Amino acid sequence: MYHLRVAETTGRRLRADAEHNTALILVAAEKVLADDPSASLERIGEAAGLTRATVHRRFSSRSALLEALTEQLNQRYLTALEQARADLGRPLVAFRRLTDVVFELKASHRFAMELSDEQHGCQSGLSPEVAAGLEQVFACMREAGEITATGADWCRHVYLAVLHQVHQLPEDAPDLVACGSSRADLVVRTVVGALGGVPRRP
Amino acid sequence: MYHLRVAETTGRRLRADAEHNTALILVAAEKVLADDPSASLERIGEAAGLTRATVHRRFSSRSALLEALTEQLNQRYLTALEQARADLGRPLVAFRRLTDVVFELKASHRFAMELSDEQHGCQSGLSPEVAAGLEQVFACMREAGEITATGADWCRHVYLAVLHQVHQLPEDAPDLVACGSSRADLVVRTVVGALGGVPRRP
DNA sequence: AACAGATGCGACAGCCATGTATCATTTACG
DNA sequence: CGTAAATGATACATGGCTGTCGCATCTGTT
Repeated sequence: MYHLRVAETTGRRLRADAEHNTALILVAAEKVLADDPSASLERIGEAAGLTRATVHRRFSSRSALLEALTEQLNQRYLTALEQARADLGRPLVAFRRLTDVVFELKASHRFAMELSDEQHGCQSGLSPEVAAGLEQVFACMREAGEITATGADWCRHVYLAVLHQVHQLPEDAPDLVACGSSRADLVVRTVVGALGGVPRRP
Repeated sequence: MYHLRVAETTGRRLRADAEHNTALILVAAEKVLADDPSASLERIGEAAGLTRATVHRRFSSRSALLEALTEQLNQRYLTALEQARADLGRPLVAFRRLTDVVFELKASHRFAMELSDEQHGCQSGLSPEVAAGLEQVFACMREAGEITATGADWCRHVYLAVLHQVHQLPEDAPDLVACGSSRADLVVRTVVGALGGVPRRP
C-alpha cells in the first residue's frame, strides 16, 4: 500500500506506528474534507489525533496529500472492477455489482470522488486503468443491446453524475422508494434509460 | 435590475457610470470565477478594468458579490421559464425550448450555475420560484406520459446533472454527433430516458 | 460653472493557511 | 537495553486575501 516513502526522499521504510498514522491521516482527511473541501491541514491532523507538524512529515504538501487520496481511490476502484469483471457475460449483472461497490466508495470516499471529478477538462482524475475498466463494462452492455450510447467518456460521465445525484437523494424520495429503496437499482435503471434512449429518433 | 442600492445602505441611487460598472463587475466575475472559483477580488476587478477598491464599493463583501451573481441567474431562469410556459400544452416542446435557453445560461453563467448547485444539502441555491417553474414543466411531462419519475427534486437534479455533462462534452463526441450535434437534443433524450426508465420492472 | 459622486492609488491592519525549523520526549525495533 | 525514529509543542517566516481608510483627481448631473 503505502509501505515505502510516502513523503520521504530517502529509501528507508517507515516505522510501524508511522505507517499506521499515515493511514489515520488519510481517513481523517477524507472525513474532514468531505464536510469542508477547504479545511486546513490543522483540522485534518486534529481529526486524526495528530499534530499539523506530523501531517507535514508524512505528506510534503497539501497537494501531496490530495494526490494520495485519489491514488487510494483508484486502488479501490480497481478492486471493484475486478469483482465486476467476474460476470462480464451478463453485463447488467456486472453493472449492478459494480454499482453496489462503487456506492460504498461514494460513502467512504466522497471527497476523493468529487476531487477526481472536478479535475478540469473532460479528463476525470481517474487513472487510465480505471477508465478503461469502466469502458469495458459499458462496451459489454452495448454489445448486449442494453444501451446504445457509444462514447466511453459520455457513458462514464453520465454514470458518475447519476451516481452522485442518487447518493444525495433523501431516504424517502418517491423515485427511490419506487425502486425498493435500493439506490443501486435506481442508478442502474436511470443510467440504462439515459444511455439507451439516445438513438431513438422521434 | 440593480438600480437601487447594490451595496449601499443609503437609499440614494447610483450614478449612471457607477451602475454601468457594477454590471461590468458582474460580467467579469462570471468570466473569471468560471475559470477559477477561488480567484481574488483583485483579479475580478482587473478583468472589469477597475480596481479592487471599486469592487468593494459596489459589493460590500465577497459573499455579497456571489449573492448578486446567483440572483442574476435566477432572474434569467425565470425569463427562460416564461418562454417555456408558452407552449405547456406540448410538454416535450416546452422542455426542448427551455433546454435551449438554459443552455445559453450555462455558457454565460457557468460559475453561478455551479454555485447554486453546490449549495449544501439537497436544496439547490435556486429561488423557490425557479424550482417551482421547473417542477411544473416536469409535472406536465409526467401527465403526458413522457416520463414517469415523480420526485420534483429528483427530476431537477437529473436534469441539471445531465445538462452539465452535455455542456462539457467535446464537439465531436460520437453520441453528440448522433443527435445531429444538437446539445439540447441530447439533453432532452437523455433526461427523458433517465426519468422514464425508472418504473419499468424487469 | 459648481457640486456631489465615483474612481484610482496607496497604505494599513487583520486573519489564516502553508511550510520550515528546533528541541525535548516518547516509542518502536534490533 | 540502547539507539534511531517518530511525535508534540512551539516558534518563525512567508504570502495571500479581505476589508477599510484617506486623499487627489476626474466625471456626471443639475
